[in-house]
Amino acid sequence: MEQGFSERIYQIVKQIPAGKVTTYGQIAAKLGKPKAARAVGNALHVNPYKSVPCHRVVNRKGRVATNFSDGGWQEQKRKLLKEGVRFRNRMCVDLEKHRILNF
DNA sequence: ATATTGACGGGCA
DNA sequence: GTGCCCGCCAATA
Repeated sequence: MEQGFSERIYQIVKQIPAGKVTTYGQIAAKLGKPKAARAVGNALHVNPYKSVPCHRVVNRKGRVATNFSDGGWQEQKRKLLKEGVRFRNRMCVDLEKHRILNF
């Protein structure tokens, strides 16, 4: 099966363990295109595959998606809290604690 | 092929 | 630490 831009993103996001998070930029970098962070976010937004834990992906400031595709940012937050991810405030996760370094 | 859009990142105030 | 501007990429309202 040929791997399109979006499909590669799903493969990577699926590897994120519960309780951990990563950023759009890191996924883009893993694709070999560090400048495509934006396109990454778009791909995840358009493809709400439930098998993909897209709620574990946040932006560089640790902020959750403003227009999350399944219940809004509040829903994304709830899923993360359930996995043990700590929040620094209403919309930002504690990146320092949960960000995956070798990814 | 061109223009518009959007779950973004870096750099600077 | 946060917020704004600009640049980048892929999909297409």
